[in-house]
Amino acid sequence: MNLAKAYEPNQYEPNIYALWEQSGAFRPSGKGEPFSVVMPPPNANGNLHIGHALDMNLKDITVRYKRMNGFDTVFIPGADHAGFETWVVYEKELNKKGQSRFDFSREQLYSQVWDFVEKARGNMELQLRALGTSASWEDLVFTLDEKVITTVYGTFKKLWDDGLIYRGERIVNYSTKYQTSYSDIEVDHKLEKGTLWHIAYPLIDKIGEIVIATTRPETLFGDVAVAVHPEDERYKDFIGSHVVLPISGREIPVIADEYVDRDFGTGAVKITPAHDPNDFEVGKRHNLDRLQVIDFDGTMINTPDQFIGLDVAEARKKVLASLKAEEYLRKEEDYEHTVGYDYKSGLPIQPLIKEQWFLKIEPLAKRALKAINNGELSFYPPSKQHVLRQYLENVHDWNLSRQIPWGIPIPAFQNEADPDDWIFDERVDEKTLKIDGKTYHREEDTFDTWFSSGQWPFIVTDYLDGGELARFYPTSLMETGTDLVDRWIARMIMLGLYATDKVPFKDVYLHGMVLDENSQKMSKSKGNVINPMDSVAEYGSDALRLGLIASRSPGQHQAFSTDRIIAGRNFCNKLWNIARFAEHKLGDNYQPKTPQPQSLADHWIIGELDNAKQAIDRAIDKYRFAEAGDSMYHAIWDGVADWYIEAAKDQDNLDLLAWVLNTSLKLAHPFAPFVTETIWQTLPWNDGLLINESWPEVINYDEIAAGEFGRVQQLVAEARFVAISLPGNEKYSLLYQQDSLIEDNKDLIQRLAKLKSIEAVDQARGLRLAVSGREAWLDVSADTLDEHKTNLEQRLVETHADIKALEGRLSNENYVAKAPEKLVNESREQLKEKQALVERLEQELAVL
RNA sequence: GGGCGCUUAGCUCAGCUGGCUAGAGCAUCUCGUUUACACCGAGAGGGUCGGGGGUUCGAAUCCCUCAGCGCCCACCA
Repeated sequence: MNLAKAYEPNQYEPNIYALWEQSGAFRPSGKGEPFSVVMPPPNANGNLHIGHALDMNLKDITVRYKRMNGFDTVFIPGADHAGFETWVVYEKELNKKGQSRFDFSREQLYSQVWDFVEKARGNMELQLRALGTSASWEDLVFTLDEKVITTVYGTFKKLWDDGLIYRGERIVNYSTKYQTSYSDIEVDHKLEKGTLWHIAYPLIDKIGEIVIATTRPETLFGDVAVAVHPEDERYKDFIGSHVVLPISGREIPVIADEYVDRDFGTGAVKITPAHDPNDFEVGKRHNLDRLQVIDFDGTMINTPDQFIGLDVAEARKKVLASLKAEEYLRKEEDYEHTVGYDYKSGLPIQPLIKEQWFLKIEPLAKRALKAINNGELSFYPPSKQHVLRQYLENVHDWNLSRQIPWGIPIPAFQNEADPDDWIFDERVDEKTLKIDGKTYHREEDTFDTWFSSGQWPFIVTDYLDGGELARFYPTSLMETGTDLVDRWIARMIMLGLYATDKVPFKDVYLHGMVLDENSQKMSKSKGNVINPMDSVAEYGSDALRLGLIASRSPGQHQAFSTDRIIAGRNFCNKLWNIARFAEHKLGDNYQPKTPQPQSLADHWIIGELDNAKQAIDRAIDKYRFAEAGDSMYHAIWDGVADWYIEAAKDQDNLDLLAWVLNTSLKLAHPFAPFVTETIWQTLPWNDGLLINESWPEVINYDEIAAGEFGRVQQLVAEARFVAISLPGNEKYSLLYQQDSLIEDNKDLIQRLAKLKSIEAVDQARGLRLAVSGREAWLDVSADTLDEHKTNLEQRLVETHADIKALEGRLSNENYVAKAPEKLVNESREQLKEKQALVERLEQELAVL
């Protein structure tokens, strides 16, 4: 088999993936301890972004590693209908055609969006394949699959029966653009410079006026009271009297409520229950009307004629103009405050009153907190546990309803004759139900996507039904972005515990965001988005994987680095060329036998690979992907390529060479699956697939022999260093006296140190390689020798300094007494070595 | 208003529960066309680990403090 000179990923990757997939390698083996990872379902109609690539890579490394380690492994893929996200995209399409959602029935819209998503869905799955994701495709779950809906309804019913579901008029975060409510976490709060307007409300039954302060003058038409603090001396006498609303002329009472902060603004506040959450609460306490003056489409209603139909911003301008004209405006001051924005459209969120379905979250949150406090989950990084705990301690009831047709319908029906009579019923395809002579109308709202996503781990494993994958629940690892701690992780824990009595996963790994090369957040509007598929096309899937995980720690945002991707590509090429060398050396007819170490290099490389394996094991165990990758990278590049391949050129231990190659491929496989499998497939002596191989077993080796090879390396390094620091580019001969290490490794040393020759001599001459500790000399002329003198002197000075430091440490009684014995002994050893070195250097200098 | 994180070589970042001359990739400089690889090899330079204080035999690592940067959460008009 002849391999091309350089690895061309695109020639092999698709075929290799198909080979894996067709072989059934991604399916759980049914043998061994279960290990499961659930894919955070990517948006079915979208493209993967670079964050997905990182996400999938980290999971896939773990999954491949566990698979090779004999676990019964499953990586369950998903696709998300992404209710709101998809809806936004789809509605844009509708708008392009001059249509709107209101032109269609729910059923029509739903089926249209379904088709829309169906078309786009394959794309996302192809991209996941290009990333090398070893997911069990047969087990893929779409978030609108029957089993998802069944489970979600089951959970909703249970919550309903437990009295945790209620319907209520609340102030909700309303997107007037998309005409749906949001949950709290879908609202972006931005601090901005605004104005606090002081407006006079004249008293009716007394002389004078009360000046209120507001940031939203346009809502004054919805005012139903002015509130002051009950103990505020300035206003005490006015409580119970009335003021007249400017412009509208309506009369409203002055009330007292502790909620008012006497020190803020004027100490008097207008109460608008329909458009402010605090006012809503005040209104409830004082039994006030709720007067809606902003409609769900964001325009003014129930105002004097000249304002009706204006949008909020225009209305504000006109109201202020009127107030000014009629001399009600007392003061304008700059004021910095937070304003809620629609995270999708960037438009302000309107707090509006709407009937919604709510979930009483407290009991669920308490249970989740208990599980966290009991240490039932481990977090990577641990600090995120604190973030989650804080969220759970302050969480508000969850608004489950969304006013978008694309989603899981809320299975509830309302009695026509009694609006407060709601029943649970799963027949959501019926518009009306007749039960016991009563007529019920279907709820038109759908569930918040996160309500179903929050149940993902036990849905996809069919845990409640005891399905085939039920043994994989609770899942082993939940790996996702730090931005999803609240909206997803928290909810999975709460709903998982509620529905299954178990935490849904044991380990939570959170990765940070992948920023652009300038450490800026990637966004479409900035135009700095990096498409992972472009990277795959240019550098290969493995290169992207290696580059993405390199030097990346959990929970930490980090810039994307093309340099690292290139380094990854180069590594793949390095592996490729190691294989080329091995195949050339072994030939097509090589038949493997049990590998036995013979040379020093053989022993040494076994030890190196063993160390690397252990380092990878330790790192993966703690999800330190970057460290694991680094250990693998250096063992193969520095150990195998730079030293062992060189040594192998002078020897013919073919069985061990084949073993080194196979072991390298295994160790690298989780980090670079495509290239390793590609190579594996070209090796005539290997059967089957690398993906199914077990994690390498290291063979026995002699540590002393391995250490001897270390000395050869030291000698080579010394000879290289000395030779390069000498004037000219001459090649020198190495002379030595009775040194079997040199004698036995002559060829290797000569080639690696670029020596003219190596000769045994009786009488030494030339430049002694003092540092290496061997009786060896470079055969240089007297002139050259002289040039080298300062170099030696410099070393002597440095070595003396080292000795001084070591002596200082060892003469410290506390150090000797308190530091671990091993450490103290090491220091003593070092001191001896350094002292010996000084002797050699001095001898050498004396000769010069 | 709370909380979290960051500040280590020119750049981007590792450095776990404190312990050898603080590492990597890229960049820079020198040398090298050795029959696996120039997507290469051999070497070199480069860091008072943000400032200050403390604990300790020993701190980049733990504690306090100051400074700068970033993020998340939060219904004060």
